[in-house]
Amino acid sequence: MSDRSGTVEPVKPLRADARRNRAKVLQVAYEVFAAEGLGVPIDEIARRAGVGAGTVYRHFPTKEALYRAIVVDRVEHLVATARELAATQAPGEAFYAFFDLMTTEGATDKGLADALAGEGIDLGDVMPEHERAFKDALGQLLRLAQAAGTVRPDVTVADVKTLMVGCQAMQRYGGDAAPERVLGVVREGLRP
Amino acid sequence: MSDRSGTVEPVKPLRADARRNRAKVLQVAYEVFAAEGLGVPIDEIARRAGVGAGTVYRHFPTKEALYRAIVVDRVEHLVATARELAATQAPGEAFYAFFDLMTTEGATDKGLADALAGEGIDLGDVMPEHERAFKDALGQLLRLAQAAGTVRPDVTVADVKTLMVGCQAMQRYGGDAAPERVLGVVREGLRP
DNA sequence: TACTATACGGAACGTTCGCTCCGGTTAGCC
DNA sequence: GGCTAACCGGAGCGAACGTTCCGTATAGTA
Repeated sequence: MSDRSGTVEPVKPLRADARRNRAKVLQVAYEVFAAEGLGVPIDEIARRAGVGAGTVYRHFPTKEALYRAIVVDRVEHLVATARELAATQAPGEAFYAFFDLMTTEGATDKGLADALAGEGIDLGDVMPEHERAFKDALGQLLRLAQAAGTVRPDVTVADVKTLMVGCQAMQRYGGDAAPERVLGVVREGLRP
Repeated sequence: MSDRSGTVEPVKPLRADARRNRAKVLQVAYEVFAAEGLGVPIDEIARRAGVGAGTVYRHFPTKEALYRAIVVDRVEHLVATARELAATQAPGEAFYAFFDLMTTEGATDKGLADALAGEGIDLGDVMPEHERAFKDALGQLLRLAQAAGTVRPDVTVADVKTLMVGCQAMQRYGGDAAPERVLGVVREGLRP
């Protein structure tokens, strides 16, 4: 329960080809599920990844296990990015850089999130400790920005997360709206 | 192509029990799909509506036809509400009343929209003329509000629609964020 | 190079689900 | 009340999909 992936197995190191295949499947599944929904068959994922169905099931014993692995992978990536921004950029800028990144590049993640939500799967309790890590990283960015005076002091981490989710939806289903103007409204609202 | 439901059939008037069953199925399907996703079997919808599967398929020849009918039904309801508000309330207030209604009560619709989006179904081109009717009604509210000076003049109908979609997502997946504060940010950004 | 544990591919199985079909029932009308 | 067309329920069919199994291939090692 204490290792990074949330599983307990004693981590036998994978063979080189196995590691390659696992990563390929994870990436392909992420893209396909986000773009076309969770209805895509495992056989199809396997085909596009250039492996057999058995290989997919060896790495991810169930289709839901594959969903989870994808989400965990994405969240870890986002947390790493947030930490890097916090360490690299000026406090006032790091927050908005992450905000922009989440709302633009994150539209693909939104596709996956919608697919999961549409299936009745709640992200929050699929991976509680990763949720916490994300909130911690975001909280750090937020606190720095509030201390620097670039974000109004009364908003909480939960508020910001919620706003980002909303902005992702705007980006993804925006239609012919002007993204700058729409996002501008929200960002303006966050200033003190 | 010119009748309200978007189908061409020469409108034979339904028998009383048929009309009852159709309405019941539509309502049950709306609630169930929005709450549990599109994966729920037709047999289950039929069971909860208290009819046989054959009855569902007589009214909606395909599962996708059922999706469409639900969406059309909802949009017609929203358009009617928008028109009523425009005729009833003060111009400056009608817009925000509709905005609130869409972002709070509309969370259920968001569940359905997510399910459809998660399945790769684009609402925009499922029902183009209803999309247009919605935009017209919303446009009327917006124009009145802008003329009354309660909404900044540079936002378009598409912008507002996008913002509402985002706010619905915030409501639905807000977690422990404070709804008033989060929505307040967006509404504040809409003021001149 | 030879040996073995590990991983691979894809055929096959059981289940689920969309959809059809038909014998029975009921609403609308005289 | 009796007649007919419209409608109903639910068993059953075929296809699709998640998952398993096993004979074959290959990475790692001496």
